[in-house]
Amino acid sequence: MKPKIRICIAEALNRAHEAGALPSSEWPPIEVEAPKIESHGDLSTNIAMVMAKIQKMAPKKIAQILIDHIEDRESIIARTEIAGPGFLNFFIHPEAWLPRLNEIHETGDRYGASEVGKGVRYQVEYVSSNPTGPLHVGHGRGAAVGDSVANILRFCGYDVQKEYYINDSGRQIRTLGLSVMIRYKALLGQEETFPAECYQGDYIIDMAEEIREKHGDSLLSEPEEEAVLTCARYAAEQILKGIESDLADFGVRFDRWFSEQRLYDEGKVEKTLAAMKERGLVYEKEGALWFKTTDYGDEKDRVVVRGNGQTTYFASDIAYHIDKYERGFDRVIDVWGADHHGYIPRMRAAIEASGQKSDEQFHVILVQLVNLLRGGTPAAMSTRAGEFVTLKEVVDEVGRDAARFLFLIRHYESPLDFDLEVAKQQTNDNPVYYVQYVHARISSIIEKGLERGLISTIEWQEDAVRLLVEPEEIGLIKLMVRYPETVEMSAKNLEPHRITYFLMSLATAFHAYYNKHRVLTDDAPLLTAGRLYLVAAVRKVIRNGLSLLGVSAPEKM
RNA sequence: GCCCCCGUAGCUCAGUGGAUAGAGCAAUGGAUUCCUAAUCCAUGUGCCGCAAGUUCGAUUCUUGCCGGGGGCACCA
Repeated sequence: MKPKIRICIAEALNRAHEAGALPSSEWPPIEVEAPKIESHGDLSTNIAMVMAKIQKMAPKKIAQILIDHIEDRESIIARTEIAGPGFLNFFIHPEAWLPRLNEIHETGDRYGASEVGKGVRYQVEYVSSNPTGPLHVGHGRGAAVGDSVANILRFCGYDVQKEYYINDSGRQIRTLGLSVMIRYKALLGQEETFPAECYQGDYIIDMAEEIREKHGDSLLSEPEEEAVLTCARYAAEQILKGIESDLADFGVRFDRWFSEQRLYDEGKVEKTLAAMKERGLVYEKEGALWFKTTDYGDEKDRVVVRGNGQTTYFASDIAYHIDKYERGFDRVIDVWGADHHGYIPRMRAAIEASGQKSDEQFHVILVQLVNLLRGGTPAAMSTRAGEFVTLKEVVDEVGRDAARFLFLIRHYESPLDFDLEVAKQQTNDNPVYYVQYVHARISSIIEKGLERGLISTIEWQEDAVRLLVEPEEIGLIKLMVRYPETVEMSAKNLEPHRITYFLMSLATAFHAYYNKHRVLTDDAPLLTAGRLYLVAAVRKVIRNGLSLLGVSAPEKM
């Protein structure tokens, strides 16, 4: 509908100019939007105000000239008005919305999909938690956001890869090995003090036990470093398996798991550093190798190789990101926790230095913290190592759908209160069920309609659909017509919560309709067929939106 | 001190230059012999943190200030 009006306006502009009514043939992009207030019409444009200066005319006069030159070939416009400081409002014939229903049915799962991203390769990297412990709730939010953003981009025609970067190298992994080793020794009677920097969780002890079962006490006779390495490898592998399975239970599946260790094994980190040296991007100071990130806007230079010869994580991160672009991705999205924001300038510097346009080709989504609550009071989230609520616990308690939906209910830059009690509630308070309930309700109505033999198939019937005249019915269609642009905005801004909000408002509109009007009526078969066609469309849009969020659409609840 | 995010109704938050700023929760009262009450309807609340600037027009963009959170290692 919006494009049709836009074309009408464009044509009117041309016609008016040719007729000499408008002096200038220059005009800004024509913006058409749905006003917030119903009395302002179905669609509105500010073009008259925006053009006032160029045309050297009063906005209201321009608006009138436009109205005089509009040709409504399809007869979709019921009336127009000039309002406020110069808005041009369009009121659409209610029946002009009806063909949109057909479009929704025809496109179905692809309704709202587009080709705007065609030919552009995106990589979305998210979660990427170190395999040193299980995922916690914060990772869950990052997973939901990253996964949904990737889904939405894919839906908009982008070629998208979902990737998890495994930090399976470096100091943290060694610390992990050491933690397990110490627990292992303790199991064999060699008590040692457990260092504060080691991982405290019980899962470390469990793995030490597994190693003891597997290796007996043989590790004690091995050289310390080798034994620690064995522990580290085993532990990291087990933890990673756990992470993978927790994510699978959460509905998140990656296209690729990328190992940091492999970057080292394949010499890519070394190669990157050599190239940087050659290009004079780095210098030595106090025994360490520094990358001149300040040349690219960072506030201080950063170490890539420490005095002891070890590379920093930054070094491998640079190699990793270069590798991403070498793999042919046009744009790279990293989903990070908000506490990593200080890392952005140096990463941007590295990307800029490697020849990419970091502002266009690199985007970081900083996801804010999750405040885990239980009945309004903070649920155990001690910062003490080893005490945290895991993603698995949350998913087991409230379910995957509720967790995913609620993680996507806020803008990712807004801190999120996640109340376990609310998430479990099967009431109005819980927006997940509110939306899913629409799907279940409609499924039930359709099933009943088929059972009673009121319809045999759901299909476009001109005379049936024409009976959809209630304001709530036209309102539902108008709302659904806005879904594609919601998806588009969601993709453009990388903001999944727009879908969430859309679904909630569509659900509200449907529930209200349902309570006011009956879909199935035995004595009005044609009206029943029309209404079934309408609600079936609603069901498709709900299912479509939920799938972008990674939430299921149940037939029964 | 520097950097990032936030500041909108009692609470939690939508609203990326438009008209009279919205929703949920909480509160009160109502609705179901009938397609799923996990639902709906009614009742009201605002110095959009403050102040300048840009603009025909600012909750939205810029700058400064105030308040809250987070980050500022040869840590990850």
